Amino acid sequence: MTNQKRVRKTPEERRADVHSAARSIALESGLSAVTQRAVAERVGVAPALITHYVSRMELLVAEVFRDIAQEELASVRATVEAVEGDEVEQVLTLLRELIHDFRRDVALVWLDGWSLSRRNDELAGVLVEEARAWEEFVAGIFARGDAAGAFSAPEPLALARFVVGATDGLSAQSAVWAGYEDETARYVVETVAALLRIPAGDAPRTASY
Amino acid sequence: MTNQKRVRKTPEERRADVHSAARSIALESGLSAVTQRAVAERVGVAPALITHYVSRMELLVAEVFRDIAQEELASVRATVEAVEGDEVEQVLTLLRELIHDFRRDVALVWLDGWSLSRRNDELAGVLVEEARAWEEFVAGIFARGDAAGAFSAPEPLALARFVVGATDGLSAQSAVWAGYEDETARYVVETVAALLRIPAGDAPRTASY
DNA sequence: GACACAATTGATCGAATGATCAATAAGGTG
DNA sequence: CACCTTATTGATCATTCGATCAATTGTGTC
Repeated sequence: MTNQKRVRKTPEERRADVHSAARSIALESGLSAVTQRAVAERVGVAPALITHYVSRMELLVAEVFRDIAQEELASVRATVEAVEGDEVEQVLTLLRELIHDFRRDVALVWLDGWSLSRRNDELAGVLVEEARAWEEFVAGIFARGDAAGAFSAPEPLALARFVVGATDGLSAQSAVWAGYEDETARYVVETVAALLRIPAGDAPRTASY
Repeated sequence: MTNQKRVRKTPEERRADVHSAARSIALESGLSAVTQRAVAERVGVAPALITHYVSRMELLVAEVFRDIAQEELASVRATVEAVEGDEVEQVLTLLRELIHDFRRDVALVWLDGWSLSRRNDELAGVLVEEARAWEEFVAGIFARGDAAGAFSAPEPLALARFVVGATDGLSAQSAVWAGYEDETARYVVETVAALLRIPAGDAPRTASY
């Protein structure tokens, strides 16, 4: 990086470079590692260029968090919605995604987000938005399954908050140290199945986790 | 604080002052606010005196976290163990403590701890120790209740990890924004009661939450 | 191929952090 | 009440952070 030939890109390209670099830094080393100089170095560019495009670093951090959170939600949403018709199977797919291993880096980003949001107002706002989006997505699944009679979810939003909050805690836990992942996954499925009063006929499916 | 008369205390007293100030700063403004100058100002002393007693600030942060975590665990332990004989009631008391409102500041400290532990090895070590202590405490309650036949907990440690992880996530959630606390508390009790197969005769008690 | 626009850089500032050390003075001891 | 140990301080340094701005230079355009 010491003496690169200076290349000139369009603002759109450069902006994309900056966001991409910031995103990967956040996933690798945490949100607090998304610093002007770190991003500049990864892009291969002078530090001043970063603030030239971003105005305030706090905003970049908030946007990076939004990118990561939305990308994750979109991915889980796509996976879940690919399961059509069978609402019970949709819930099981959702739970599998929620506690899956590869959520590790994302879970750490959420952890950083919670912690940093106390000192970064924009981040705090984005965090609330994204958490709400997650809750509404999960609540929608519950509400549709309830309407279809596949299970019972009279309070879909409250239950969604419970499931999201609890699984967040569990992924954060397993992101930091390993052990008991299988038992935890089993408890999650068993718990949610009971809360949804999933009929006994579907028990074999839930028991397979 | 500009021009206090210089007072000279014994190392033990001063050390206690420093720890106490650092503890209250952590509870009020987070672990990352526990800085050399902030602690010095609260104690009413020159910044140099802090490092004179602590050697490295990272260590002070780790010790403060340990203090707070141990104090909280001791408090909950005392409350739970005050309920003698009735194991079901012990579990209900535990759950009430785990999701109680005043855990808010402590929950934020845990959040900071998780986030900071990536860059502070001592803190990471303390964090793991304290989390293990929590899990063992909860597992002990489950194991004793199982042995007494009050409920069924064949995997007390795995279940303890599940309960602690999930309630951590839920307190973190409610520490950042409000809403649905009552429903959440109800779901927690309902969930754990089902997982422990608490006999139907105790349902009225669990339903009151 | 020269020119002008603007993307990019180097230099530099101010604030906040942890850390060190010689100098100072508080207060117990004789 | 003087003295001596050592708790305490003031000054200072090295880092790291975000931010600013005049100077530079790449590149599309004419």
